[in-house]
Amino acid sequence: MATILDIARLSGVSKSTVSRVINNHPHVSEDSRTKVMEAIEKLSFVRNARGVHLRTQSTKTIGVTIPDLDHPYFSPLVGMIASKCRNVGYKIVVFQTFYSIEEEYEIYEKLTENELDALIITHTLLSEQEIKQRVRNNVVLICNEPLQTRHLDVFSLDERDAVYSSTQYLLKEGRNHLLMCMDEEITPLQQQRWEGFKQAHLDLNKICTIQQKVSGYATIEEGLLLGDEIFSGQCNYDGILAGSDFLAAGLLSSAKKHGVSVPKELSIIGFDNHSICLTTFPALSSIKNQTELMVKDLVSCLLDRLDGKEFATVRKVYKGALVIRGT
Amino acid sequence: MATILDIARLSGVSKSTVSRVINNHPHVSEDSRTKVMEAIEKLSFVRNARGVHLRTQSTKTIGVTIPDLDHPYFSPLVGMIASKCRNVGYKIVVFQTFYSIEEEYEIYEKLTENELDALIITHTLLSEQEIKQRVRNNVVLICNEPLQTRHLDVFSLDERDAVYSSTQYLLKEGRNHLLMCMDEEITPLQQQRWEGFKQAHLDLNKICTIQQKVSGYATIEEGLLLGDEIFSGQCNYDGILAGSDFLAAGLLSSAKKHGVSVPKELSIIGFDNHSICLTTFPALSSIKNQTELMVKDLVSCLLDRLDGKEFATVRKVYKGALVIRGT
DNA sequence: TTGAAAGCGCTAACAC
DNA sequence: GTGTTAGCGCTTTCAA
Repeated sequence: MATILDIARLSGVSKSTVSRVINNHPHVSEDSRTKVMEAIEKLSFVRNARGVHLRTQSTKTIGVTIPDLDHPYFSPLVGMIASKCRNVGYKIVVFQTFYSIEEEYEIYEKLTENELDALIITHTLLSEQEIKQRVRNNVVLICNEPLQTRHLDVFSLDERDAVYSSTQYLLKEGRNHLLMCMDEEITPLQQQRWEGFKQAHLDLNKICTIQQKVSGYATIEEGLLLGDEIFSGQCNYDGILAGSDFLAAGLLSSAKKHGVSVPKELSIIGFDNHSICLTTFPALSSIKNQTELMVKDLVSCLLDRLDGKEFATVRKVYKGALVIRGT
Repeated sequence: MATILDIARLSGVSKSTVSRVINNHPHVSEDSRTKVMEAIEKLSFVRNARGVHLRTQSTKTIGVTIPDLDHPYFSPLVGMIASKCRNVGYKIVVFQTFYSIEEEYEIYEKLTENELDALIITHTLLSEQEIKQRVRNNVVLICNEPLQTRHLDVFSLDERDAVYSSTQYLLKEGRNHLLMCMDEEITPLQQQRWEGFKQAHLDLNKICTIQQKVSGYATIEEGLLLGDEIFSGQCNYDGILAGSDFLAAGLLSSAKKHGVSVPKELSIIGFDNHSICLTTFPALSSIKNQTELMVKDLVSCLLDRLDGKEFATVRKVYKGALVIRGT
């Protein structure tokens, strides 16, 4: 592997000049430039990023945590982040946490070891204090998780409001016994949803019946299982708020299997407005979020932080909207 | 940020000894070790990975190319690769190609710049020669794409056989006018499927009618669009082989909308056996692959290559199986 | 416009 | 068991 020293020797200039040519610096004579370019061509030289990283104290790499790459909401979210970052010269390293605190710890360590210029957290089981303590003074942004923070920038969706208005919609439509599906892990996000659910009942003077817990993945399979549980006996619910469209699709499929008529006897609302909503029968109603806008703002803030700009902690919240379809 | 030199000074030993302690080398006295550990604690020292990378000539990072992170097949595939690699001490950097050759070129450049120890390609629009030429002598493995290769290791699914047997199944069931949905880009994978489709017709002395092209994403939306096109006029098909379950789900949904009865008038078979198959009505039949096994073998081969072991180019092919459900 | 020299943080061969 | 030393490949001041 040729280094800039080899190029320097072959072209009869110094390492510095070679470096200048590579980095398109001005004030290099046309003559030197040509000689260097020729040498580069001849030895098929490619710059070694490892040297650059050490010298410049940056790897142009951003880490992103994601619970699981096999996830219909987080996966596209990270994809969006990755393309936006790429457009401004940064690569993305994806770290799956598998909903485990230990995995999270390891990721934060990578950050402090300077492999990453910054970290974006899309899902966490920790509090701000715990995160802050582990990531030290590195650049860290929170995306999608409505964490209460004082030192970290947060971009999140208004989960409380989204659930609040969807719940009100169901209640006003005459549904009375609503079920809300939550994860086992009580994250701030889950809590907000639950608050919205309760408040909507309160404001309409309705009795808020039951919450149902399912495990943390919100998959189709879990929807099918949960559905078997709910619909096999006497089903007391006439409305369900599912934590994700995939969970909702599983529930819907199970309801049909058990002879529960949707939307006549039961209404189901999903979350995220994934296109799977269009393939179920009837088509799934769902809550749609401004994910794209959120990511755009996030990346713009990230760049400012990386530039070392000083400004108060950012907290942005984006409103969701209920998309009414057949369920 | 404290460096090992700071630790060395504070604890009264040399840089080497500090390094030995950090890396758990034997032959360090208990006394030195304690002193170093104390200093590390006191200055809250963390090793700087950039220095390690330059020195060790490795970043412990593997790149993976994926067409789009928002993809129900590739996303879980990469997730699987990531966890397996993580278990053996490697991180994964995900690069989205968005089905663009230019993006691919850029990724290969990253590899030659030594930011990556190796690259796994899950989807490509290039031939082996073009890839080989760009990646030079770096470690590169192909996963999922049945490329004809002489120098690169390939792990792929037997697309030809999977389509062949599914087509035969449909024909033997009495379907006569089959449609196969292919991508616009004619990749080796697409070609193999097409061959299987033709051969199945040939072997049963049936006439192979038409192929239909759709663009390269295989999404629900495209299924809906394609469905509108096919089913709005006179539909001549009584069987469809879709390139993915999501495309199939879209087609199914559209068929229902246009009053085409499935499976009575029309049969639909998807690809990948995604759980979405369980949420459509009727449940989607689909072709299931041995993805897990493929990834396991791939990573094991990858490790051998990274160890510098010399052996002939590996080519492994995994059989698929038709899962028959309601369509 | 160019080159010399310093140094980013770390590891490892070698000598003791 | 430990320290000295060289060097991985690059960028960037500084002086010429």
